[in-house]
Amino acid sequence: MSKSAARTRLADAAFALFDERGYEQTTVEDIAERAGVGRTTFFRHYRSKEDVIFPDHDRLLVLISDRLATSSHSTALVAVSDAVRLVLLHYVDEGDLARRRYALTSKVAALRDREIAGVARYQRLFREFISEWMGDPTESASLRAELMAAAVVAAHNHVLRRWLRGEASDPLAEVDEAMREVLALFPASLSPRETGAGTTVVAFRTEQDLDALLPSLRRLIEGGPER
Amino acid sequence: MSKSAARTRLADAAFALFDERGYEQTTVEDIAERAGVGRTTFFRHYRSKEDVIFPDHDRLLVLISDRLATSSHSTALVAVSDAVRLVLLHYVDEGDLARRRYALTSKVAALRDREIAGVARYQRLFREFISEWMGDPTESASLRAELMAAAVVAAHNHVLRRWLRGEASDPLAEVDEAMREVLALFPASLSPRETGAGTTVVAFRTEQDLDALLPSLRRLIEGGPER
DNA sequence: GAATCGACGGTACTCAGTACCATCTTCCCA
DNA sequence: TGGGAAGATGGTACTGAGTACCGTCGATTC
Repeated sequence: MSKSAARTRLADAAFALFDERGYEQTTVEDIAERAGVGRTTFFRHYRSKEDVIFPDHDRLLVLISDRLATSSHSTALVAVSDAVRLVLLHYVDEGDLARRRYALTSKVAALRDREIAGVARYQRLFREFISEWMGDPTESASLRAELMAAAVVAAHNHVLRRWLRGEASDPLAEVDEAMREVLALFPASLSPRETGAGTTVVAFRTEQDLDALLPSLRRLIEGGPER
Repeated sequence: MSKSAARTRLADAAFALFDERGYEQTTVEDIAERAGVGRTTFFRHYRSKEDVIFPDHDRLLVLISDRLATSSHSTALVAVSDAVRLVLLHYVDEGDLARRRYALTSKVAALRDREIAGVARYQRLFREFISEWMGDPTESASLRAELMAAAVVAAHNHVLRRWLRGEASDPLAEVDEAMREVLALFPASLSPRETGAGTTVVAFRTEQDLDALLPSLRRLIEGGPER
């Protein structure tokens, strides 16, 4: 497994030293020394100095990817929400470790950039998934997929940062609410299959009063499926 | 100005060598040598090896910041659209240079990360501006600001990448259209000041038919300003 | 008991980025 | 006209991340 004794000792030593002296002021040799291993061993367990802070980034990516893959067309949006929950849950489970990482990324520009680059990869996954789900090669659909992916990731980050700052007592409930808000932004993204019988009122504003536009509304409804 | 002869020679040499050997296979010393200057001089003109590819990133940031600053409350959204146009226009003006940069960022992971980090800074500017513009300390408003900023930047990137790939003949028109689409996602973000007299129909779906829900609609309208 | 395999430590190297210093040019003023 | 100040330059030396390679030690296996 990925649970070597040296590996965890290295991570502990790294975070401790980063707290004491700061990230830039700590060399890889310092970390290895405190962990009681050689410098070479550090790079055997972590690809880089930054990697010791973001160890299971790749694992999260496959986690998302797997969750998205196990979904049918009709459950696509559920899968998206679920994947977001998965990621958030992972950080919440990390607990204090995630908060220490947040403290570091808030101070050190290089680490913030690294964090952002990771998030961009999540966003790419979501974008590709949503785009494929829409199944519409149109340029407009492509843009909508991009917007939706950006919104999904932004919502996740928003809630995650609130929790990291200690402002969210129930992050899971908050992320559910945030995802509802995100999905509400994209009403027309629901494919016709999801649209059952009844009345769909589109959003618009007009100078006319209700009675004046009633005929138009009726025409739209009676017009049936097309448009 | 920032137009030193050595500076442009360095940039030319860098791009040429990156094309010939690839980014990682080119050392700063190689670049300096081909430009006919010392290695030290390179670092006087560019803070890092990556900087030679993203030279006026900071300048773009102040460009956005300035454009956003010169706006009143009622013209805030215009300022946002305008700032986005400004950035896009900058890249379009770069022409071939921007496309060569795109080719590099597509191949080299480190450069892609750097690019993304820069975009994140734009997004931060927009988020703070929009948040302040909303003037609502609510958690929900904070999320909406975040979503809107993410959407704005995503729309810009979408059009920019299309242009970089040669898929957009009129990127300015496309970005205007994309921004319209983005702003259309956030109807309720319009402050009451922007909302004149007339009828506002909210979006919802129901199993009832139009006649059944007409009373509710009337009640909402006659209820007046309060909810 | 010997061979094998994997984890480890050490050495040496490349290269980005920083610090410092000496030089050279240019321009300005006495 | 000469001298000096300021700025740009080039060179040297250093730190530190990351890579390559090799020899060693220990456990497992045949």
